[in-house]
Amino acid sequence: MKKSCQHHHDSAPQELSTLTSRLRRESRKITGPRAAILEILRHHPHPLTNREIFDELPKGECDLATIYRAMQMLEKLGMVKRFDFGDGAARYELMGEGDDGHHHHLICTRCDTVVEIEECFPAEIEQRIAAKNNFKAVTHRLEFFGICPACQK
Amino acid sequence: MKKSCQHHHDSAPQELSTLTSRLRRESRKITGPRAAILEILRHHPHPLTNREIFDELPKGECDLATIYRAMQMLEKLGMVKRFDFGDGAARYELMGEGDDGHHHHLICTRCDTVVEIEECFPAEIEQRIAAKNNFKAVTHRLEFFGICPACQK
DNA sequence: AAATTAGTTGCAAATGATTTGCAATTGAGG
DNA sequence: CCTCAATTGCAAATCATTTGCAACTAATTT
Repeated sequence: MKKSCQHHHDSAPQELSTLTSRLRRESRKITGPRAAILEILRHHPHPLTNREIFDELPKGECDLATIYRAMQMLEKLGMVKRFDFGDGAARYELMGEGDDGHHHHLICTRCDTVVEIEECFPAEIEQRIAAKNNFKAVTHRLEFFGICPACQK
Repeated sequence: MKKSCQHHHDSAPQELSTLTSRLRRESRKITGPRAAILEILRHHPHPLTNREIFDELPKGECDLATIYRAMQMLEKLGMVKRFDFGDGAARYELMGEGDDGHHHHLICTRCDTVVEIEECFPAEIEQRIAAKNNFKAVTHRLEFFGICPACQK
């Protein structure tokens, strides 16, 4: 039995048409590879690496380099958010239009299960850190690691 | 004028002899390359990439692969802590013997200046996250990013 | 102090993630 | 259906990191 995620990703994913019109708006073409990539992302609640996306795609559907280029573009347009779980591979998650996609994950260090976390680093403390060091536009990158219930047995 | 760091790294670095005896204790050899690497680390308050260590070393002093192997070993012995600033290169910082080295950084996204942060993610919230998801041994990886005072001008 | 040996090193080749040059292809708009 | 800029596949290039292996050396033994 798979543990489900009780956050925003449980809700229906964005319509593909919503995504494509967003691309069109930026004068980007809706190509086969891109539609296929967006479909994969739409149906995955958790961040995927480029290789994972590649492996989900029917073989020959799209080149790995095309995926890398697509993800870069989508990130620049703010349509996906990039995450780093510290294992040397970038991961991407689709995000809603208004949403800034800021959230964190709890990752099992044994089986790589990923759970979305709603908690975030307290804003007041972050502001204090920014003020104390005279930094502007401070944000953070935060991920949690531990052993999931299944791996504890 | 360089902003100084007001935390534990301002204090005198560990003696080299302390470090080498720690290696000996683990039946590891004190070699030229290792002593040189430890010297570099001793004199740097902030995390260094393997390449940065390599570049600090007099040319020919030590092979890059040797540095990679040394850092892996030092990390396994708990003598250095590995950090990830999300730019695809691991960084290492020397840590005190008892110390678990857990702390965070504030990094300028324009000039890469690094400041050590004493604040940490609130333990109670982390415990709540662990409990809510039935995870054990939960820790976190956290780094802050922003624009430093110098780069704001 | 010389012999012994396990731990180390340099070098080159192998990996793995990501990027890039380029010629051929193809959406989108007219 | 034509035109053209955007996009793609493929191969080669980069970058960080790892690994095989024979030569080397610090630490221990004799």
